[in-house]
Amino acid sequence: MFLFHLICAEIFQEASLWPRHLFPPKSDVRALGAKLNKHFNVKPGLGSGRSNRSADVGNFYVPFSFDMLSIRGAQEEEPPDAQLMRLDNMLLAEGVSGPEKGGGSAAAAAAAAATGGGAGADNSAEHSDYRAKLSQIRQIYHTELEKYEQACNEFTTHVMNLLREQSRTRPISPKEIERMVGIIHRKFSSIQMQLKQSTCEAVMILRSRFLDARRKRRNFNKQATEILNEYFYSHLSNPYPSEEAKEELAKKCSITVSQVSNWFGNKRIRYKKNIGKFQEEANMYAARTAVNAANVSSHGSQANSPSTPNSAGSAGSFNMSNSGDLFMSVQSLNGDSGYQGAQVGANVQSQVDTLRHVINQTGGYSEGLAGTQMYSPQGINANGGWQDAATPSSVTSPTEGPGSVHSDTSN
DNA sequence: GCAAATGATTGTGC
DNA sequence: GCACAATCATTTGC
Repeated sequence: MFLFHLICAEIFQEASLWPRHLFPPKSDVRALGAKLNKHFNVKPGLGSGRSNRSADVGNFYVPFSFDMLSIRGAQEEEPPDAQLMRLDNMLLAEGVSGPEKGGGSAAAAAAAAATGGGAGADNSAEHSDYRAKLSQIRQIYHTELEKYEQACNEFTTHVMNLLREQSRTRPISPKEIERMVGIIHRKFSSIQMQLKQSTCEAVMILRSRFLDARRKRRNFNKQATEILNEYFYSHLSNPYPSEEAKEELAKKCSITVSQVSNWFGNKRIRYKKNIGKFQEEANMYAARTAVNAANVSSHGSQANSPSTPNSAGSAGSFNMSNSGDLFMSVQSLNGDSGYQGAQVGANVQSQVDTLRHVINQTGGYSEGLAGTQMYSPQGINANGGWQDAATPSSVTSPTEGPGSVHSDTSN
């Protein structure tokens, strides 16, 4: 029996010796629980209340609840055969067990879906990386499986020999031999199950790398950033684009609506946290907007009607002029409203002068400038929130017409 | 190599 | 469901 324990200990140890490099850092897989559970139709209610959370399990980092795979849990709830069948099915579906099929159809589909199918070369590069890693897992799995099967056979033979030797000194019934063999096989099959479970975990964690969008983060191109910034700074009093505006921005920037939302979320919070740092950027975009406004004024009579720039109907032209917020920026630059973070240098002051000049050229805007007195600097009120944000539909910018639409109104 | 910038995610509150 | 705040992971600039 000592030998048995020795072998078992060794086998168990080996079972936990999966190469760590196949596993992402713990933090990487934190978010994957829900996604993967969803993928495998695992209901969130399974197991404990925190079953969706990640956890350390022995030497492994398990990114989400493996209630559906858990040997301990499963043995109590359902026969091991069913559990083993599930594991087998999963490994088959992922292309780990069964015939090799170029990374596994399901896995390949997952990789394709995860990479968005957008970037061609990038996609295939990631795809091949995924396949290579999956192949590595597959190889390790088969090697280990073979090793365990061999160990099982060797150990069974060894025990049989021992029993045969013992049969010289005491009578041993065939039933006893059968029982011993059964025990050995059960033990080894549970080890096999652990191996399969570990393999499933490895595959899913590998897959998680492709499902985690953060790993594929790409900075937006300069043009997209410019467009977003232009909108942000020209709507500084209420930088909450409507759904229509978001869609328009997304289209213009070749990004998704949710990316636009993310961008504005990040921008708002980062701007608010460090207004001073963004002041220069704000000035630059204000100046640009002013120039655009001047261009518009020189090309059409609409320059005299500052009541429409922020309306949803003009979403297509948001990157042009927005006089309302521009006024606010100018006012901030002048320090009229005691803007705390604005340390306006001489160059900025000259910009202000230019802006004033430009604005005067657009005609009839001096009233609007006076009208911006109701805004706190840069649109942020004393509570740290955007003044307009709370009551967007009822509060109308002095330069905005009644038709103005903000995202908040859609709520 | 490091710090800053940046896009994405998560948890929380409304 | 949205916004905010905190945080993570990656990219970028030095």
